[in-house]
Amino acid sequence: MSIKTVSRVVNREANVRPETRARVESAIRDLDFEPNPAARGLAGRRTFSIGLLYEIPHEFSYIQQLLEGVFAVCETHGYTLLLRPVSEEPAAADIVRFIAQTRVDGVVLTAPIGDRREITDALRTRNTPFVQISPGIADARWTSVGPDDFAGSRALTEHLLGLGHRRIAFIKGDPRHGATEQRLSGHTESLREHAIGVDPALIVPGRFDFESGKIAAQRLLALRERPTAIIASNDDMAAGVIVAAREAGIALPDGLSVAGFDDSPTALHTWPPLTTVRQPTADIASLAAVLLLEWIRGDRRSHTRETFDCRLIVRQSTAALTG
Amino acid sequence: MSIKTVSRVVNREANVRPETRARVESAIRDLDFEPNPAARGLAGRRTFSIGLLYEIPHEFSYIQQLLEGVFAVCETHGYTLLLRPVSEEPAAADIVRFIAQTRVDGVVLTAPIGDRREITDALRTRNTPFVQISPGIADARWTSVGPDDFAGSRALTEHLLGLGHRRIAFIKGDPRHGATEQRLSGHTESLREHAIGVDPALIVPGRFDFESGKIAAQRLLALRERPTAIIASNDDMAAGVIVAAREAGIALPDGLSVAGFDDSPTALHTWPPLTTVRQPTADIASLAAVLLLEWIRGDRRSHTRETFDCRLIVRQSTAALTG
DNA sequence: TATTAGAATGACACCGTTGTCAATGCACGG
DNA sequence: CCGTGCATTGACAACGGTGTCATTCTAATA
Repeated sequence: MSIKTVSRVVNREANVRPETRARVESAIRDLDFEPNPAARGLAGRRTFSIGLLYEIPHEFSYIQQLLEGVFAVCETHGYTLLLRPVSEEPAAADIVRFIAQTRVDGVVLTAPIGDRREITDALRTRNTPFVQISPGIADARWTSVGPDDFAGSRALTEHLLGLGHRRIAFIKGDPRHGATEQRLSGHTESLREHAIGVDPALIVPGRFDFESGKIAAQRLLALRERPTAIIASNDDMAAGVIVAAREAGIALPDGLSVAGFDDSPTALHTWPPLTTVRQPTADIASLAAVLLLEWIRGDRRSHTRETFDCRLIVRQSTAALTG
Repeated sequence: MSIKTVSRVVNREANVRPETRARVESAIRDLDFEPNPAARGLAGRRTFSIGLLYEIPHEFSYIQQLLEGVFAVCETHGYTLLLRPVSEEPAAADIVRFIAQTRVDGVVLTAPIGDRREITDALRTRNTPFVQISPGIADARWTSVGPDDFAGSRALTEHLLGLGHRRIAFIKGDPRHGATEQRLSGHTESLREHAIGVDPALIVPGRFDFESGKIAAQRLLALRERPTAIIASNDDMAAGVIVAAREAGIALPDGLSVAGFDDSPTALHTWPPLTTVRQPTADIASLAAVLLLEWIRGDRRSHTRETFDCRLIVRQSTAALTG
């Protein structure tokens, strides 16, 4: 029984007699044998590990779900996951260095990292497999997976219009995220379909965090003609809107409807609980990981852009327009 | 210039002439040389990586902060961090397998994993370095780092007593966490110091999550003699208390004072924002990582139990008792 | 100046796998 | 029964560093 045969069994290679395979497997179990990843990596020029890059600060419940999805796939395929928080707007060189140091076989780029041309160029030059999560504009030269932000956002606006709202404000997200523009377009498109003019004063910037949502809401609530509903581009900002409304003494949801996006835990922790749009983050991450591994193993030779549907979740933070 | 000399420079070994060192370093820079971790690991029988084990589900903002602290230390010391979510009450064998598979040089055990005797025994048997974060009872046979939950909790109760509250309810955390008992003792100790009897009806179980806090609060608010203040053992549960109070139509904070623990982001996202106790989670994690690395490198031969002070953060969710 | 301890460097085996290629086994057709 | 071709297995050299020990320098000491 040569070492090489054990290697074949461990790597599920073909051309091993079933009986031999069984014998090796039972020996592996008896001896609690675990192949040494360092030796495998050294000899095979791969590490069986992938990296998950994300910008800090970031709504962490989102990262947690991504982690969950990617981790599950890694586990079933025997890969190790390296989490890599990077600073905001990391230099391409930082990312290249991370890959050079850890020798990961590939990386998952979370938004907005994968939207930076210099970064995708650097990875492509180095020939490092990667997939992009929630891309701005999908590029056919690499694989990306994301939610249908446009449709999700449109459904949300549709919901508010159905409740009778006409002055609907919109708080945008971090402009560096592709989702930001898509969510905005979904909103304006819906308004357009209903022949409602887009009032520029009702579209204000945000950065996806609680504080920016609160500030944006304060600004909106100070308008002479106040909106009757506010859509925030994510739940954290919506929580900020709620606090701003409370501070202004506005009753919710009767005095103001508020909606978020993502269906993060926050959505249930506010009062009233948030109407929001759920994106299947863990599923998105799992598929991204699967596609990345296929690419790494050479089982796949063409790129794709996968999109997941979102789902409107109606809770008590939105109500029919009164008066 | 032999390979071995480069190795010495990379590993900062002694007995290399400064001039030689400089020459090697400049060559390393010129060539963008990055030592191959697999080869280093194979030859040196170590991986320069550590694992961070945590139970899922878990308040993620807490893990995020731990991650931040451990990661920073890893980065400055050239170590890689492997995140390892494990199921609730993982078997010791699962953890041993993780270590056997990844060959991490050591692990950080977050509460309540490190309180399980079978797990610490398994690690000690295998001779795997580890540190425990937020231990229940500190054991001198290994290193642990945590906040002073007892004092923090006492300060919180002190604060409420100072506001005139006498019927103060307490929602306990997950019984498997050491912090749970310590926070409770801090509370009862404070009551005792003020010669206030501990009403068993005012001490109810929880599990550290939003939902359990909400349920506990519903139970407390249904009491004939309702508490005037509720302390939740963490912020997520406090957020649940707030929602339960709102559903019951109770005005906050005048009708009920609410306090949390941890000063997580949630504490600022509720309305009113939560009075809470801040524990320096990232600092705790950093120190844990530092101590672990010292142990791994053999720079340390005795164990220690390090405790960090907590700080009372007073916000608007607690108010003087009226009427 | 010769001696010598310790500093600085290098030679070489080895870490535990995988890739390559050769050797062997086996089933089947002629 | 032998030759042929594929399935199966093994031998052996990498992979890129580190540990060990031998060798060469260097400078202080006698």
